[in-house]
Amino acid sequence: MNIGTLAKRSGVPAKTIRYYESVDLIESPARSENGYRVYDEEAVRTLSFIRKSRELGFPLEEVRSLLGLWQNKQRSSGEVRALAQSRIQDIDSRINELQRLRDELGHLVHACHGDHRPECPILEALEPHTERTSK
Amino acid sequence: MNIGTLAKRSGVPAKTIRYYESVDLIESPARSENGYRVYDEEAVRTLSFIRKSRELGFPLEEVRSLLGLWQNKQRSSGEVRALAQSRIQDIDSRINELQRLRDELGHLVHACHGDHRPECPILEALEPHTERTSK
DNA sequence: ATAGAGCTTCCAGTCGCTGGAAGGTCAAGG
DNA sequence: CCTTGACCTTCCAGCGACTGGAAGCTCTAT
Repeated sequence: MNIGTLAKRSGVPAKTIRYYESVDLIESPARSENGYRVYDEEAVRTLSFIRKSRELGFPLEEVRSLLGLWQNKQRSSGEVRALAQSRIQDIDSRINELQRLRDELGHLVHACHGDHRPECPILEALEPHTERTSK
Repeated sequence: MNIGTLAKRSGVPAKTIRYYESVDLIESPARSENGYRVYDEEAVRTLSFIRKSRELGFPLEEVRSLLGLWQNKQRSSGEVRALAQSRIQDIDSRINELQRLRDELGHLVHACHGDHRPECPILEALEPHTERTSK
C-alpha cells in the first residue's frame, strides 16, 4: 500500500502522515525499489487511532502517550483515564473562558445601537479609563 | 517614555510592542539620540485598547479594524457591532465543539474503571473497528 | 570602575500541520 | 514511442501571535 491509499483508508492526509513520521510519532515504513513508502494493515489501524485521538482533541504529545499505552498490553487503564481526565479539565477551562468572553461581548452588542451613528459602547468599553495623569 | 514604561502602563510586554510595530499594527515611534523608542500618552491609550481587544479574543486583524474604527470619528457603530457579532459566532461554534468533545470524553472516562487492569473503554473507542478486510 | 537594568537587532522556536516548488515514477491511451 | 496525468519524493516556507535568547550598546548608581 502506498501513502495515498493509506491516506484514504485512515482519513489522515498524506502530508500529515509524512509529518508524523518526521516527528517520530509513527515508524518509518519500508521503501519499495522506487523509493515509495510501503505500508501494511497495521499502519491503517495506527493512523486511524491517531486520527480519532486528535479528533478528541488530544495534543500530539498526549497522542504519543496514548499510542504507547494502546500498544502496551500490560498497561493499566488508570493511566489512560488520567490522561483523559486532564484533557477534560483543559477543555472545561477553555469553555469557561470562552463563555466569559461570549457573555461580555453579548452585553456589549446588546448595548450598541449598531446603526449609522458613531456612538458605540463597544469601543467605549475597549477604551482605557481616561484619568488625568501628570504629564 | 521608554518602551519599558509603556509596557508597564499599558500591560503589553515590550517584546509584544516591538512585534506590533513590526507588523504595522502601531506606528513606529520617534527615537531618542541613543536609538531608544520614545512614546507619548497616546501610545499608552492605543496599547491599552489593543490589549483589551485581544483579551476579548479579537484576532489581530480584527484589532486592526477596530483600531481604525476607534480612531475614525465618522465611523458607524454598525460596523463595530458587526465585528463583535461575528466574533460571538466564532466563540459559540468553538464552545459547541468543545462541549461535544467534553461530553464524549466524559462518557469514556465514566465507562473506564481506571485501575491497574488493562481493560480500557477509552482505548477501545479510539481503536478502529476491526473488520475482516481482504488481505 | 563596575554591576545591573534597560535598550537595540536579529534569529529561532512554539503547534500541527499545509502549500508549493522541483523533480522522479508509473500506467494508460494515441 | 511519446505524452499526459496521477502518483510519489524531498525540502523550504508560512500560518497566529507571540516568546526566548544571543550579542551588544547605554544609562544609572554605588
